[in-house]
Amino acid sequence: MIFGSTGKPVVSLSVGEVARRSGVAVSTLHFYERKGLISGWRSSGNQRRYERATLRRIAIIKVSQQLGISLAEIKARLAALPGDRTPGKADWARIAADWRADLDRRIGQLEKLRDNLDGCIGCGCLSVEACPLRNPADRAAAEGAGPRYLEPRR
Amino acid sequence: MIFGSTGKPVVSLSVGEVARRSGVAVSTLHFYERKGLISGWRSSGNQRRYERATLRRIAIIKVSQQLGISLAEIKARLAALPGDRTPGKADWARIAADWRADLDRRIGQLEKLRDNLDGCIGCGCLSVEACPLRNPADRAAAEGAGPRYLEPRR
DNA sequence: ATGCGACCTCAACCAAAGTTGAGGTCAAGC
DNA sequence: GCTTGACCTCAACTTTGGTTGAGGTCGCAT
Repeated sequence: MIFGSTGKPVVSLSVGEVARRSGVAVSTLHFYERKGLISGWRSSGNQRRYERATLRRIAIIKVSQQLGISLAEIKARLAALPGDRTPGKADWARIAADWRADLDRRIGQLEKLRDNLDGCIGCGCLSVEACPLRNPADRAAAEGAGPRYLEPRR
Repeated sequence: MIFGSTGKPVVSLSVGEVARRSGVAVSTLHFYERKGLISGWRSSGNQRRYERATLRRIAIIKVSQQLGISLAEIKARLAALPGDRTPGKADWARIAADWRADLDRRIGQLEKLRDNLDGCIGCGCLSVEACPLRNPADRAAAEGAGPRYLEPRR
């Protein structure tokens, strides 16, 4: 499968190769393909063939999952990538910016949590009324709507 | 339900009150109770009654979930708390230390990821071979077992 | 004493993210 | 030309963390 400079597939990877190289199970690749997260073409014998760029996509998927992003959301973001060619600098920068923002947000959340926690350890946190890690809705119930201490669910 | 200084229940909260004050649904409280994450007693008419300490437990559960800890794991950690009385300073310190470690670990992971990402943005990440965000298994396949860049799954 | 909202149980359902298995095909080495 | 391992499809199953609904009770205010 080598077509040269027309820009079409030069390397092709079988599903097993992709699985081995990406560290995900073959069944997972089938699943991702069904979900439209990755795509490829078929060999004459109906076997899956992928471009090398697919490895990158999978890496992106895995990292995104680590950030707690759902596959649906990841799919939406990947839509910005070419898919048919290896993502270029611009494609990459676009998606990386989103990622970076998620990372920063998430790290910020956790740091805030940590600071609160440290405060709590110091104070012994015996007072349900005063604890900054306390459930948001409780004060809200007692004092009306106000700032949330912890978001409901990420 | 006020028994005074024997140390037994002084305040009692209905499931609805707990729900309102903790911000979780009643169905979720039933669920948590079934799972053994929280407990209480029953009124003469078979209605759930909870201590105030339960609010604290729920806050802990919610915060732990934000860290990506499963309910099973949370349950195990909560086993260290009294349950029958409001957790004291020592109980609290014990569990907070675990939490803090998780937080640090998780923040560290994300920061490492961010640094790698920044490196990638700089380099344009056009080289599949060189990208530090690359899938771990691929190099492993090419070069034998080595350090992992990204853990398989948290 | 009656009505209303809050509560009860139990079973079924949901979504996400896969995994497992049955039954069948492909291709590469001997 | 046959065996073996990798591949195919499709359906069913799994786990986690709940939600929804049916059918029935509690308890408080009027």
